[in-house]
Amino acid sequence: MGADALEMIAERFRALGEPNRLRLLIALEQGEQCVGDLVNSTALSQANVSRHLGALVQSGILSRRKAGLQVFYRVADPGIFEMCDHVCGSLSKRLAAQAGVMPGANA
Amino acid sequence: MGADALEMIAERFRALGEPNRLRLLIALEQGEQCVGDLVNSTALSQANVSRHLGALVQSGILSRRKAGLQVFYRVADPGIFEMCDHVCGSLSKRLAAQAGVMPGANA
DNA sequence: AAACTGTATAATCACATACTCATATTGTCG
DNA sequence: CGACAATATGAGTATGTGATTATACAGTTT
Repeated sequence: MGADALEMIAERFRALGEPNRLRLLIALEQGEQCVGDLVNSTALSQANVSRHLGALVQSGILSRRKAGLQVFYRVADPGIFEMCDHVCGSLSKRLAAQAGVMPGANA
Repeated sequence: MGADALEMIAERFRALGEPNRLRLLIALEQGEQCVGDLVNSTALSQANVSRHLGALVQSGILSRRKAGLQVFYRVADPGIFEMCDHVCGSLSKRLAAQAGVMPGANA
């Protein structure tokens, strides 16, 4: 596998490897939102939100749409949510195993 | 969604967000290998391989087994490969779209 | 025990990244 | 045009991360 390909894959994972960016993505799962809305719902600074959104656009996860003064962001690659679910599944299995419990059993 | 949960998810993504770690994982996809083998097949320094392997164990992706002088690592969560495939799919779609081509069509 | 092999770790450096504050940019409205 | 509103960006700082080198540690062999 080529080094460039590996770097691109890693970059995509890194884009998802930040809790505040995940927060923004989850907020955008319900649909397009402008920066101000996201600032309100996440309690992050405007500058910070703008930077994270920029990073997510650059990595191809979000797309932008300007409407007057506002800029609306939307999820361009909904597949990321399947990835998040996948990770959640792995983590809960791991936590269950760590606790010495069979996942799915409750007795 | 809880802050701790988000942090755990992000941490898992971050573990995959490094090309050399992906190299190690791909090498381990074929089966258990010891550190020395991985050093040879990846051309990374021994210290570097050891650190990356340690990080992957800590994040629950790999597991360790000591056998005499050697330490064997194996993939503990094979689901990561589905995630990599998922990312590859997203990326190739994006690249195709960027090139102005419908993915799957070649004329 | 001493020499040796395989792996982990400490110290260090270079570099990336997340955040904040202030300011620039872009578009609207009076 | 001037005042204002929404977003982006530059500078600066703090923290995190990947790599290297040297060394410690664990286990083997003689």
